[in-house]
This record gives sequence, structure tokens and C-alpha cells, in this order.
Amino acid sequence: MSHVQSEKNDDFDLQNFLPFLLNQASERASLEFQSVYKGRYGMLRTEWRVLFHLGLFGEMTAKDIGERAKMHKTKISRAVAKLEQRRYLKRTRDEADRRAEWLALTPAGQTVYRDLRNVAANYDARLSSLFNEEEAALLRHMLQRLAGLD
Amino acid sequence: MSHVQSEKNDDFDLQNFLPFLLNQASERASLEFQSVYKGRYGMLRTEWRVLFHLGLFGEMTAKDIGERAKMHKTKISRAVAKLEQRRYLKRTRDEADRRAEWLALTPAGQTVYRDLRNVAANYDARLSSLFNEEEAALLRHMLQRLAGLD
DNA sequence: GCTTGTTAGTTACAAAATCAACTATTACTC
DNA sequence: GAGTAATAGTTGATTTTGTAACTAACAAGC
Repeated sequence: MSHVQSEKNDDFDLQNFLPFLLNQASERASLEFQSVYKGRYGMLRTEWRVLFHLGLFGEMTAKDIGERAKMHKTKISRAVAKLEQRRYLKRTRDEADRRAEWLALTPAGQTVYRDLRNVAANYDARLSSLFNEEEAALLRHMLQRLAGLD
Repeated sequence: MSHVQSEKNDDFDLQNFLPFLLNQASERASLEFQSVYKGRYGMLRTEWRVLFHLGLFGEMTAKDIGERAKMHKTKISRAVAKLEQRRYLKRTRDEADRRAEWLALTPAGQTVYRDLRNVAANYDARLSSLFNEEEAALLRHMLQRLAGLD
């Protein structure tokens, strides 16, 4: 095991740099949950996100999902194709505006969604339990501000 | 937040799901900062991370960096090659264990590091200013716990 | 109507991340 | 000390993402 030089060259503290901290926390949180949707259903993060949005909000267009999840349209296009291919969702052309299509989960997709939603809720509760109620609420609030969601 | 389960469009709240929130906040924070090291020096996130670790901690091996930054060794290997090619770092074989090599910034690399460190510090201050001192400290503390860094 | 501009979504190609296999060296075991 | 396992780091193949160009449909101005 090699030895890390411990004298600091300056006073900048990487362990407290917010983008770094956010990234580390985010990676860790995503990774653990990822193993569930990947292991159980062979899904990627993009596919899980699309599935969740449809499960939560019902019918949406790809554009709607992109705006909500801040995902690029090519990612969504590919995720939708994959989910359709696995018969988790169906597309319906919008007859009023034939460029757009409405996406909705099939019964099979809804089953998968409900399963993952439960895992997600439990996982979220586990993460939250690292803090007391007040702290957890404040954390969510601060993250929403940082994310520009408030 | 409601605790009542309903069947259709249920009460699971994606906007409050921690992995999602962490991801959104992290992406936003990284993206803005990325434009600096990418625009100014054409660096990738992996390269910036390696540079920062070396700037902060002085000489390290690739393995050390991997453990600190939780980056996979292939990412590091490629980032190191790129930084070396740009003459931002030099490698020195460890004569006691000839498998390992010590990495250190060149003067040119240190100049780049100092520039980016200043930008980073300013950016961090700007993010932190969204909250009061107490909140910001708590946020960092909570993120460290979530990241498993404490 | 026709031209021009915009939007929803897809596709092709390039860049990057991931995973597995590889080399070289050191450590362990008998 | 020979043989096997483990470790530092690299390389190549595959998968995923990002960027730009594309198709098809609508919209607005004239």
C-alpha cells in the first residue's frame, strides 16, 4: 500500500468542494439503486427514468419527459425504443399534431414500475434515516435549490 | 408529504427521491464548472479530477487517486496519459516496487491547477451563498455522510 | 397557395465509459 | 527457490453517450 503525501500544497479542500461532494453522494446513491433495476430488469438509468416518469405522471410525450427530467431527446428516444421493444410501453400518435406521440405504460410496464417504485421508496427511506426529519427535509430543499427545481 | 397510498398516479414523489435530487443537483453543479476546464484547457472530467488530486496532495500513485476519487483504474490510466501528453504531469517509476509509478504535476500543470482551483473556489462560494453558513455546513456534512466519506 | 422557420422525434457518427483480458512485477506458500 | 496468487497499470472490444444532421409535420408571413 503506497503512502500518500499528506502535506497540503494549499488551503483548497476537495472534500468540501460542493460539485465533488454532490458527485460522490450522487454516484453512491445511484449505484446502489441501479443494481436493482439493472439486475432485475436489465434496464439502464435512462430507461428507468422514463419508466418512472410514465408511471408517475401517466401519458406524456417524449418532450414532456425531457423537460421534467432534463434529459436530452436522443437519450429519451433510445430509452423509449428499448422500453417499447420490451413491451413496457406503447406509443400513440397524436392526431392533432402528428409529429408528437403519447407514451403510456402497458400493464406489464406498470407492474415493473410498481415493483421499482416500492424499492425506491424503501431505499429513499433508508437514505433519509441517516438524518433526523428536520435535517432530511432541509437536505431535500437545498438539493432542489441547487438543482434549480424550486 | 402524503403517506396515503393510492392506486393510480400514486403518491411517490420523484421530486423528493434523494437519488434523483442528488443527480439533478450534481449534474447542474458539474456542468457549469465543466465548461471552464473544458473551454479553457480542453480537459475532461476525469482529467480535471486527476489534476486536482495531484495539485492538492502532491505526489500520488494512480492507485491512490483511484481510492480517493473512487474512479476506476482504466479511467485514471487514460487521464494520466492525456495529462502527460500535454506535459501537465510527469511519472516516476517507484524503484522499491517497480509496478507502481509516482505522479506529480509539472510547473505547467501546477499553473493550470492553480487557475482552476481559484475558479473552483469562487464557484463553490457562489453555490454556498444560496444558503446561510449553518445550512451550508450542514449540507456538506450530510453529503459526506451520503457519500460515505465521513 | 408558397416560402421560410420551427418543432418532435430519429439516426449516423464520433467521443467516452465500461468490462475483460493482458503484461510486468511483487508477495505468498510449500 | 519454484510455482502460484495477487497487484499496478495498460490495452482492446463492447456499450453507452453526445453532437450534428436528418425527416416529417406544423406554423406564420406574404
